[in-house]
Amino acid sequence: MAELTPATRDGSASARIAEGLRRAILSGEHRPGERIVQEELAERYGGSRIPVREALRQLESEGLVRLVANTGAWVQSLTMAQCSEVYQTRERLEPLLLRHSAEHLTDDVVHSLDELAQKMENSEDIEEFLELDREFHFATYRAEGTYVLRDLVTRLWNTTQPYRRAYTSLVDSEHMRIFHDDHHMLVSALRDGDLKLAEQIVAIHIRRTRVNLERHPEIFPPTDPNHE
Amino acid sequence: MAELTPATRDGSASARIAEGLRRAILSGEHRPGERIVQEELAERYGGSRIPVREALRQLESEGLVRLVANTGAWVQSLTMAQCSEVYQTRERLEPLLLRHSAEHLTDDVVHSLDELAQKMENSEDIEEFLELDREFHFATYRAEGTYVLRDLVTRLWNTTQPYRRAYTSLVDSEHMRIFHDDHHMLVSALRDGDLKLAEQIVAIHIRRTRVNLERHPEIFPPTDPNHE
DNA sequence: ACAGGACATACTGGATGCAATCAGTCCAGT
DNA sequence: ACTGGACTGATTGCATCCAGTATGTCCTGT
Repeated sequence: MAELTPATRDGSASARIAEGLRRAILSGEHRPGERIVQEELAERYGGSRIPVREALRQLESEGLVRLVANTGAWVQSLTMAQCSEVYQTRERLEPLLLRHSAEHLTDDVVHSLDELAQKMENSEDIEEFLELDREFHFATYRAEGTYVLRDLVTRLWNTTQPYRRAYTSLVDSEHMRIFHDDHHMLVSALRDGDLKLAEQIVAIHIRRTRVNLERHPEIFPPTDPNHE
Repeated sequence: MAELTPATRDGSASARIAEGLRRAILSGEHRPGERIVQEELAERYGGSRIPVREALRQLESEGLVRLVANTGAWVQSLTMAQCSEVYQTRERLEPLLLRHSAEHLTDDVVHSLDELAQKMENSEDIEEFLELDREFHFATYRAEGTYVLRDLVTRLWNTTQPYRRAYTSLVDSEHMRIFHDDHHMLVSALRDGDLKLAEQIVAIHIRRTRVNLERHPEIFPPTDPNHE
């Protein structure tokens, strides 16, 4: 799995736990709404509850975990409205990120994008598909310079990952065809150096997914679990 | 500046400390690059270092604090490039947020916006000006529904606050005139219900500030303090 | 005088233990 | 049978203590 975390220059226990738990949530091992018990995490990662608590604070701030004082922690779950909001945000940000990044893309990278897009078409396994999709898009975002925006986009991907997973498992082949076409078109645009077009394709790609997600309210929690 | 509420039901110690430290950083009491010592915070807020550490983790995730393992914490400082990146992000997001919010704006709010814009013109104190500016824009963002996007925008404002402060202290009257005009135009557009125009004004307003910021490299740290 | 290394100090990271709080259960009263 | 309240088990929140690491200083050798 690609790097899910923004530059962890911190090899301490709390960082390790944060990374492990993040990975566990993103991989679907923990599902939205699931209770997280500090002691269990402490034991699992071989430490005390102190670093666990720090990790939970961090993941809360990243939007992956929901903390309630004196009560406990849960894997964050989004309503459809919230998920849609994140997608609308991505729709605005990722074209910007792509523009910054695309200038630095080498032919090698574009070639590997092609391969990734192809590999994705042949993928049958959902987890593999999700991973390849992520790898594909973030390969286009390998911007030089600062990383503020990429970190931000990474977080947005992370918070919506469970719903992407749920959605992926029930799209039909027709929508999947369009999905793959988007990818191939994006690679073409990047190969041609047509930045404007590439931006538009990403935006449409994200919007398309959002609209499709909104057609499947059944994958979201019935009521708003985040009162307040 | 209120809500130093007693008993603090809602505020566990770590939450209270996080809020206090955030406020202190945003108010300029702590400046970018300044060292933060856990023990001092613990004493200041009357607790042990444990909740302080949790608060620091949280603020790190919010981008206000920089943590280095086994070494310490510093108030986050941005390079000009990073700051510019945040502004470019805002330029894309705030029009979106405004669009969501504007539908719910009442005449009362629009009227108070007018007053705020006026009050800002008469403001001589920088701190007051900054506060009014923030109040003005977030009044336009008082969206109903979910809060994902507004939280995000709030964080972006927060991380760039020190540079807005530094910049404000050295703009000339001509730029200030344009700045205020933007605000009045925005109020007009909102009053007329011209959402498209309002979005454009916000985008231009943010871009204008960014460009002006980029003309003042002296307010940024000389070298990149975040060597990854 | 200067470079390199050992020491001292200060601070952070983490473990244990205790108090506080919450949720679920059982029992009494109506 | 049903509502309300106290109790209990589980879990979180925090303080204290100890270990580990980084930084600054001083000393030694050349």
